[in-house]
Amino acid sequence: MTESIESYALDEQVGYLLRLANQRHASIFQSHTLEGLTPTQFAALIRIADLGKCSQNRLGRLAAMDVATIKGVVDRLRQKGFAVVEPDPDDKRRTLISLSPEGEAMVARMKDVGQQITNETLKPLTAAEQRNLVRILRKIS
Amino acid sequence: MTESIESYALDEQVGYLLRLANQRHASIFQSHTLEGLTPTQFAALIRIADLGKCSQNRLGRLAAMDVATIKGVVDRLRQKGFAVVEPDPDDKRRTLISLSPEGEAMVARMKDVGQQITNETLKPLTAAEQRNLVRILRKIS
DNA sequence: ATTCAATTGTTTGTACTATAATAAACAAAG
DNA sequence: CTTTGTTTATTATAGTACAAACAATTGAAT
Repeated sequence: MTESIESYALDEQVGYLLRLANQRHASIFQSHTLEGLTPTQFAALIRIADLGKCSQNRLGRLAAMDVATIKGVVDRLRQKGFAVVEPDPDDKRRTLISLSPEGEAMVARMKDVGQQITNETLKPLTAAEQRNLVRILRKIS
Repeated sequence: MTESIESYALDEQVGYLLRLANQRHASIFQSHTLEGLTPTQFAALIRIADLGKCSQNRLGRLAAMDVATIKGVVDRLRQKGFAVVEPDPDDKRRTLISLSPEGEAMVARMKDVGQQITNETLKPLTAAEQRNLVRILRKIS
């Protein structure tokens, strides 16, 4: 035993496993999603629906995306016709984001799909494990 | 009750929580890592150390990265001087990847750091929850 | 042995997410 | 009013990933 750690079991490290779990979820998401919406775009869309019109930065904070990421996400949502952008008349720094009618419709359709995606992702687990996973993930997020 | 789903709790969806958990882990990783190694690069490095010399594709499969990703990762490991690349004399399609002496040294140093990173990521959890999380993640990965 | 189809390995183009650095607008003292 | 600090948004750059294209190998049927 000369080394401080003989073996490092990559397959049991939480970081590695989180990456794998994310990969699997992303793949399931992609197979169900509408119009190529990504998990991140979907999250942003849901937040805009909940918040109503709000600034880009505020949206990013509440959707857990940094300023550069939320900008790209909003750009793509705008390109797809789901989000509308306008300058804030009261604050020239701000860009106000809101949903277009197509965006509203998309949110309504995607909520069902989102539930399916969650169910399929959790399918290998028992009901107790599903609740446990969500509870534990909330503790480390 | 006119809509099929009144509210969709984004903050309880496993996909969203997995993204947050990953963000937190990545941030912890970055604050401890040596020479800017990313979690993905570290995973690849560990796999090369375990496997010894092997083809790029095989490495990618065993590190859970698709062909394009593993190529980029290997390129960066090579740039940093941790990995060595050579053509396979027996199969002209293949590129053989192995660790440089610097790569070996890095793996040895990073195994300790990796353990610290895992510990810090799991810190908000009880010991039972930590075991549970790893067990459940392995089931959905 | 030879040919041709299927498989395997790698690379390139494109898209998405993220960090760091910068610039512009605002707010709150002094 | 001006200085100082904060908030907002953008740009440059890096990393990860999917899809398509291309190259080399294998194997099965002549």
